Amino acid sequence: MARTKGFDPDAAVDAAMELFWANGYAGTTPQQLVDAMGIGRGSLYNAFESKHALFERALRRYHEANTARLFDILDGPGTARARLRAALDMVIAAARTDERRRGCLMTNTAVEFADRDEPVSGFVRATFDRQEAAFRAVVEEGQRSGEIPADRDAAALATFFLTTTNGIQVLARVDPDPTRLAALAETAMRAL
Amino acid sequence: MARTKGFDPDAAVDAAMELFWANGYAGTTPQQLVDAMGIGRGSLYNAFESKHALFERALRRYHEANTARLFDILDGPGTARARLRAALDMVIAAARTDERRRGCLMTNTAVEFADRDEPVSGFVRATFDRQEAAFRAVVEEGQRSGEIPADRDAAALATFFLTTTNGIQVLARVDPDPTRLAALAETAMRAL
DNA sequence: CCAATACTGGAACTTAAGTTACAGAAAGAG
DNA sequence: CTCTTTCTGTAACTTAAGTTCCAGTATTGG
Repeated sequence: MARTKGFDPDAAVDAAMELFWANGYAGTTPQQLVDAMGIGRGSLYNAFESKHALFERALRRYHEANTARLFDILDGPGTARARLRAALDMVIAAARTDERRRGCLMTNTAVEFADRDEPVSGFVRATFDRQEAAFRAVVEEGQRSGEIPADRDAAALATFFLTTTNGIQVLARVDPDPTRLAALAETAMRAL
Repeated sequence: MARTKGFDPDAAVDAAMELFWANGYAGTTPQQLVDAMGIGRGSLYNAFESKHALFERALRRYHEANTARLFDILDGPGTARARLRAALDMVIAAARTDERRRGCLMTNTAVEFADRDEPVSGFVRATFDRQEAAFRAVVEEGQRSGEIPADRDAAALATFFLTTTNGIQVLARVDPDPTRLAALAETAMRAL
């Protein structure tokens, strides 16, 4: 009935995501996108509405592929403390092995867009809120099980974990060799 | 001998700084700069080499005017713990009252430039290093005075404070009303 | 007051970003 | 096979970013 696409849209979005991740939204040009995605300009705008729409898809894709890992750990098995620690370790390990210094697309987008694009920053905010909620759930679980003192402010601890992970991503972006992050998880866990 | 400038270069840099702070480097156009600085394009490029050179000046200006406040607190009077706490409180208060969601130019620049401009990211990295060193000096002072247990890893704590402040700035950029930051200082201080 | 110098606003230029248009190719329904 | 539809690459378009040019203007040392 009609010609089929000659490329895999998902793979193309992945390639776009990689570019946005490393260079930011404004720092990525249609030319770069076309080159990295291996398609023509026509296909680009035919399959995806615009650069902005593509970015939103890339952001969602990032959320599924990368941010999800945090939820997997937090909502997974193990003691509350072990999970919180594992979450920090995961973020730190990713930052330390990211030789391209991409940091985290969510964090990068939060900083780049701020209040200048409600759909985008709204999505980032929602993601942060969910992360915070996940941290909080684990903290409260730890308090019920006695792993974490009951008089701690669970909400504050959740915010604390959220800011810590975001802070790590900032450092990952400027530090060519963020070895200093190694001992950070240990330190942050003491706030519990 | 020659005509004098019809505007105050420092005030102009301040205006430019404000724009870069809120919108980022790529997100700021010569037109916006000219409008905000209240000068013509000719004067812009006559007084400052280029948009990039202007940005570097704005960044240094920011460093003097804003980042310096952190050093003032950390290198100032008071017990070690009180100074660390005051530093966090200052950053949090600034984030909470920043209704324009500018966050921190240093943090924003770290994320926007990453490894794509060595002079700029080098400056940011140097600033972060100095901040970390300042935090560390206070921590070690606290350890000598007995305020902070001697077996704590001072370097890790310094990195911890650095990432915490950067994480706060990220949140300040997306959250219209970062009330949740209020209880954060209390929590972070427990890591000591 | 004159000359020399450096400022000023605005026009003009170059390049590219982001998008659209289009002619042609290919794939499936029938 | 053919018709319809959607894909594809490329050319072309519009807008503006970033910069340069320039004719004119103001300041100051002498």
